[in-house]
Amino acid sequence: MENLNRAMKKYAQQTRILAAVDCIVFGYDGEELKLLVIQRGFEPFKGHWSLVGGFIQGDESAEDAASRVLKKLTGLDGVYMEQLHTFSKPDRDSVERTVSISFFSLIDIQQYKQQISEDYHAAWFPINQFPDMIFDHKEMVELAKEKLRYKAALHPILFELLPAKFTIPQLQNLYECVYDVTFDKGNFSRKILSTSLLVKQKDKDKLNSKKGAFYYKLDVRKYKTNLNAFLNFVPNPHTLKNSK
Amino acid sequence: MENLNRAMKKYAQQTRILAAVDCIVFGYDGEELKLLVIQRGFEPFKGHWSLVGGFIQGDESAEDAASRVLKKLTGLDGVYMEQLHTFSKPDRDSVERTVSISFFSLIDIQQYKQQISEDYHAAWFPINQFPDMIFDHKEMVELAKEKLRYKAALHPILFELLPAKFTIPQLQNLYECVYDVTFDKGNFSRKILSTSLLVKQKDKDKLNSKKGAFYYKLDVRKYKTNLNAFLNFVPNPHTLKNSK
DNA sequence: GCAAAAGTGTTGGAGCTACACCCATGC
DNA sequence: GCATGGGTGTAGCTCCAACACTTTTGC
Repeated sequence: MENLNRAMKKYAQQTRILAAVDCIVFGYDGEELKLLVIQRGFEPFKGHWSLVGGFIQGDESAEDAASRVLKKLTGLDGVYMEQLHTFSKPDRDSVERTVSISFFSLIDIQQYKQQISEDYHAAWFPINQFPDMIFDHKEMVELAKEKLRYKAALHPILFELLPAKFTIPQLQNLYECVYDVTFDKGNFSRKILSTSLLVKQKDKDKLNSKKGAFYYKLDVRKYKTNLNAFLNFVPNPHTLKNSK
Repeated sequence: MENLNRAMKKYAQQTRILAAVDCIVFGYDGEELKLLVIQRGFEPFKGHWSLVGGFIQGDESAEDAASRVLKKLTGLDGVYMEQLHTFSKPDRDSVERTVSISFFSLIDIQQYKQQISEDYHAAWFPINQFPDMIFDHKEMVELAKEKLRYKAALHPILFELLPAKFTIPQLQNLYECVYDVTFDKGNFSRKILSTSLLVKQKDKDKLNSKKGAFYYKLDVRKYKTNLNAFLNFVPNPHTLKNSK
């Protein structure tokens, strides 16, 4: 009992701190890779740009909180989301000591843009030209960009940025945006199709070319079981001739 | 001012929670991969097995806290450490709501074992036969094992588990432990040496064979700049004949 | 000398880059 | 019919798994 009391005192002495979540939301509109940021509508730092975030409530995990915050902003359930890193420097939040658990998400801008609430003053910025943001949010974005490139080189996650039906040239353009390189179209197509993750559709996209490119859909079953399979989409840069 | 007050009230309403760190410490003794666990010497859960952990103090980041805790236990500075994942389910800690930021570390057991404080009742367990632990520590270990395999397949981090001078066959045995496979010695040696990360020494290790194997040391400069270079030590399992 | 482990040589095949070429279509 | 982008064919190269072989030593 004596011991238990001492232990409880030790617990009691610890500082409790605020726990937040911040989401780095990447989107693709068929043209370029973008980042979703909001303009804070409340004090402190009203009017400043910020990542989508919020505090963890008593009955939810960080993952729950991130989903809740993202749903509130975009109206979306089931968005691709992954824990990125926890930021915990004592002075990272100038209002009060706060630990932030960051997440990154991937969404198709076309599909969802009308649902994004106006109240949040949300805006999409090109991934290389986003505004200054509060606290360490810029650092979060840079880390998320790195992680996205790293992960997408090994796992087929970029499909999350595309509509359900897409063409190989569209997919190629997305990869080229993410890695800022150009690929040989023939080799790219073969490499992607060799994964057997795509199912060819009967119809073609005729908007982007005269000949038209066949649509493909993800084989969702295979996709889910292969998320952890190594791929090798991005060769070592020094073996490439056609880097941008 | 009105707005600012409202904002401050919003901050004030949030729950502050305990923030802990837990370290998954992997070690290698030349024979097999092991996990460092401690037996709690205090209530609550006195006598139960647990990962090395502690609470984040007011003036330190999670990284600082993990280093501090690790140093207190092992006497070591500068141990390889990397943030793993943040565990935050509301009920994960049965004493009080606590968020835990987990880290994984790699150390050479031979080099450091005498320094590990007896007070903590620390013990090394084979990586596949560790005892039941409190809270979600088992889940943490499983995730760390996965991450170790994943990361070591692409980056030269396993050197952190070896002494400064080691032989290629020793390194091979380590890789075979981590991945539970066997490699062809000739191919393994060529692959490792092709990275140019190793510097051949003049002396040999004669304990493990009659002929003796040359010692090598890490080229520390190259190692540091190449940590992020992709390697490819572990081929796709289905292309291998000699899986265990 | 011979057993045992370190280390080298070599071969065949898989996969991939680069590039030439063919295809389908709108204008 | 010709420009445009989608898609196929293929030569040559690099890499690498497999395994035969040589080297070095202790007993």
